[in-house]
Amino acid sequence: MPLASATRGLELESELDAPDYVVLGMVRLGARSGYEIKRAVELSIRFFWTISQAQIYPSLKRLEQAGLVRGHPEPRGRRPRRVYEITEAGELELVRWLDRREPMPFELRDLGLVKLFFADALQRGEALELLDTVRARSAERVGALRDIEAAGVAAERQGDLFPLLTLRMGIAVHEAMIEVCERYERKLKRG
Amino acid sequence: MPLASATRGLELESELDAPDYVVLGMVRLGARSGYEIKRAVELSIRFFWTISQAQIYPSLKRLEQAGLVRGHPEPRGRRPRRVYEITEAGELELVRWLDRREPMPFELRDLGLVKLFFADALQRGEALELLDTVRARSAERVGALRDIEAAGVAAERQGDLFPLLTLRMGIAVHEAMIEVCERYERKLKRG
DNA sequence: ATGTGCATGTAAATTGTTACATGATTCA
DNA sequence: TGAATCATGTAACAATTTACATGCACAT
Repeated sequence: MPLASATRGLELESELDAPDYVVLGMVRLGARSGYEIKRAVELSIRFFWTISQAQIYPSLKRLEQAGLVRGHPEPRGRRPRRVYEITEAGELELVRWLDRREPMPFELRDLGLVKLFFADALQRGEALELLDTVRARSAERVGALRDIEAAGVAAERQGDLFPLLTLRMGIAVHEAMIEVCERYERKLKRG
Repeated sequence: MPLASATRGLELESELDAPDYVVLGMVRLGARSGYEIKRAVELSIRFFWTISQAQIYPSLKRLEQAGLVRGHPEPRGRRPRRVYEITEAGELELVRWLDRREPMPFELRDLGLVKLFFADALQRGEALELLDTVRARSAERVGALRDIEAAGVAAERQGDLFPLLTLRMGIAVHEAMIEVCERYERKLKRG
């Protein structure tokens, strides 16, 4: 029934949003429970995406209703618990989403840069301090990313190349920010 | 009355949040009306901060109630209109905020990087296309930022150095992303 | 026994956006 | 005179987070 499946496709598109696909992608990579999904996000994509527990459980329900993941009860004692695996349909729908040409806005929200933008209102010394805080923040981030670089290299050897790419992207972005900070620190100290 | 002013200080901190200070900062730089503030944000800090009109007008009211800006009615015909200027207290409070050591999380939300992270689920050719989309997006952004670079240079000559810094930061960030994309495009085409 | 990490889930609050209603001004 | 832009403001909606309630498993 081509009509029915076309309708179903449309329904899916309107029912699922980006956070749902993030959850689906993490289930595909082997995260079985809501908790594991949360931790996988923290360990891998938190540099450019976050998700809270309160979003994950409803999301898993939607994905299961849409037939994209399959859940099995696996209680711990008297406490209910549910683990998930991706379905064939889920794999297909994930690829469809990845292939979908849609606007992918790069949304940055950074109070540090906002403060720097307004820093002409500060004394030179205070502005330099702020600049150094922003630099230090990026340096920390680079350190944190370098700490998980080995895991990325390991994943690459297993055939998953792209997690390492996004990791390297994070490192490159913050190293670029550090360079600009240092250039301006020198410039401001000279001038 | 030291007690009263201390209490007042605390009130300010709990009443005003980051978007309010962004509005205050833009008023300091000469944006007089809600509309001008909206446009100033679009033209200058939209790379790392956005704000919607629906936030600006209530924000201006809060700032005026706190005595940080002064509003004057300047109607256009029968349509009410209000323009603002920063007060002495506003200047001080802005500097206090800029100086305040507080967590300044670098929050990036980028579906492009999320898709890249999961791109091992794609065929090589489709993944390369996605990579190129992300590269092109950054290239566009660099172009847009370069288009306003002249304004930043002009501001620098007027004594406002930091707007140009944040502009250069945006350019550097996206150039770094482009480089990583290009490196991986070569790598994937080889391998 | 007790604290820490694993784990699930919901309700309330917060935050921010979109859509809408309205009207003035300017330029073609 | 009609379209585009300037301009103000609110109400409804959507998205996301925080706080809370609950309890198992394991190591010390």
